[in-house]
Amino acid sequence: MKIKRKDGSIMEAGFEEELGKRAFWHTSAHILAQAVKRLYPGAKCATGPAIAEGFYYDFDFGFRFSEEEFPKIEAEMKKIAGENLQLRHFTADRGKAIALMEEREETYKVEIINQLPEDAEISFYQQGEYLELCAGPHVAYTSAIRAFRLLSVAGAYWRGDEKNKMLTRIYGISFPNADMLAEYENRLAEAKKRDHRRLGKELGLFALFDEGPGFPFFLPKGMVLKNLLIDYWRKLHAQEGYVEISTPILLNRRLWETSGHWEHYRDKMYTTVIDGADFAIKPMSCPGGMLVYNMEPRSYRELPMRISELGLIHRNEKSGTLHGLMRVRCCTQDDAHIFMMPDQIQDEIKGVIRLIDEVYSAFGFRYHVELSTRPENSIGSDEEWEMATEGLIRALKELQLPYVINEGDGAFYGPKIDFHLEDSLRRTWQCGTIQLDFQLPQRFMAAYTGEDGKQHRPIMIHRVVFGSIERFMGILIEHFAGKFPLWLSPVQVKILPVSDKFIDYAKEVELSLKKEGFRCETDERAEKIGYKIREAQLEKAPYMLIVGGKEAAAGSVSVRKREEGDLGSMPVSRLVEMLCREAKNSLC
RNA sequence: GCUGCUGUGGCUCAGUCGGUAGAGCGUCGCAUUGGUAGUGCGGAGGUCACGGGUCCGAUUCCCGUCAGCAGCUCCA
Repeated sequence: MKIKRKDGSIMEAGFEEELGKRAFWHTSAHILAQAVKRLYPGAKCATGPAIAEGFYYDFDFGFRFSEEEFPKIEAEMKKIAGENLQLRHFTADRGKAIALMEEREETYKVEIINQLPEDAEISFYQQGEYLELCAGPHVAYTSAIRAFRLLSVAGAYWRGDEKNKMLTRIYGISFPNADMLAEYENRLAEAKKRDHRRLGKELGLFALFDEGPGFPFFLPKGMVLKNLLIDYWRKLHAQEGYVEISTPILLNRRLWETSGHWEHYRDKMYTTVIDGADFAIKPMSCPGGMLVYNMEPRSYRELPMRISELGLIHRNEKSGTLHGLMRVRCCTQDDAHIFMMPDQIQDEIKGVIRLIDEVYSAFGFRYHVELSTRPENSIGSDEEWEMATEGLIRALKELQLPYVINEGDGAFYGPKIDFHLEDSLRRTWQCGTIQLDFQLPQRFMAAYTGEDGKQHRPIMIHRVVFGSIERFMGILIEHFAGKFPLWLSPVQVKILPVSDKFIDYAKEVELSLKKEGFRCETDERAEKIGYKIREAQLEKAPYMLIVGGKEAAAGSVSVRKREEGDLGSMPVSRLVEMLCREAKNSLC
């Protein structure tokens, strides 16, 4: 059955609503499990939900499972769909439920049932011979699902705990018809083309070498991009009343013991020995910032003090978590520490939220906000944590910013508001964060003299806007698919002489544009003009200037835009005007 | 770190059911001086990631190491 949507397009029934999608993919997960049980009767089923796009199922195969098995399983799944099995729902009490699962030797299911309340009505779905402990929802018949694709196999810990056994997770996607599957696969292929790791190489932005896993190298063009982001950041922070400092990357053990990092963050810190004493490379910039704050007695008149630092930090991230520029072992955090009095908390937090929103909106990013609460491995009293968490919640509410709660994911010294951005495959990455901290000021005995002449303890905010410049660049590259706006393009204008007779004129044009502050390059190679245009287009230069006899005689340039193609010829002065106008409309 | 997969000239990838390898692009040389997405011809370039093992013989099979990819756990 098909449904016509409001916009006139036709959609398969059962797939229109989000709930419909979940039921559809959840049923697909059951079909996967059923196929697996038919082919490998010894396999045990754990759990298998629908996810944002597709579904997965965790199995304990008891043998090394690889993707080579996929065609066999897909074929069996197709067969099950063809059998048009009805999904029949029923409930059972706990004793009966355990008996049903024990009979099938589904030990993981038994463990799940054992953790449900004693008197729970336990819900099951049955399709043909396959019985599944499941709350639903599902589509009515397996035949609704016509196109399957198993995507990948990965390890996943039972119940998400590193200490538990690692199960085999199979990811898949399914659709009501083959066309929709093909469309999905096309979209995935397109997304892969804008992967920042691929574009970083193609566009000469950055590089990673075996010699330094997780330690990215910035190439000349990537460096231009990085510096442009930093210029923009500095200008904005100066406007917002921040001052900038720089603290060393290597500091002694005593400092890290005072801050608590030696005890709570040691496994991620690189250490070394200097003159017989332990030193650590900073994984965060805050302790250095504290030393600067504590250099001299502070007055309430100086607060809030907004001290920023582009801090080069190193963290020993697990090898399996590294990912291009998104997850690295060395990065520059656009950090700032705000020291303030208690009655300044709300305004400061709101100020930072607005600043982050301004930056993300300027780039056209969509983002979502999470509030991370107290983790297990934390320092400080219950009251302080409650006060800090309440403070963050109040600021979010006053700004009417929607957020989700991320239980137990705060820093060891305080709760935080996290800002998450999406990459091309819709995976989200935490970038901005605002952390409220009562602990470090105490540990470092930070103080200020109040209006009352007495000594008081300041409160501290740690915050980043980009997060790390590396990660932000990764998101930026994928967001623009490498086609940066004029102000961010490493090469803004590519000058292409029609033949080497016109190189002199091309250089003349180049010089006049450089005098206006534009980044340009002349392609002096003895290649045909069509070839040079093609290469400049692949380099994603926003402007190309074709210059030959006509232009040299008239003092003009023939302008070609990356997105719009040939714009015809114009005097150099008019081009400069046009470029200035476009640049002014952006952020530089 | 864990599970599975991958690792062939600068790049993208073929290939060898075990007998030391090939294409396109790039690069270099020569010719061509061109008008809005690839000019032609020729040359150079690889101990097939690294270290062991099996074998008459390993890039190919096995083990280990390193790095990468997809997830998990963790996190900016």
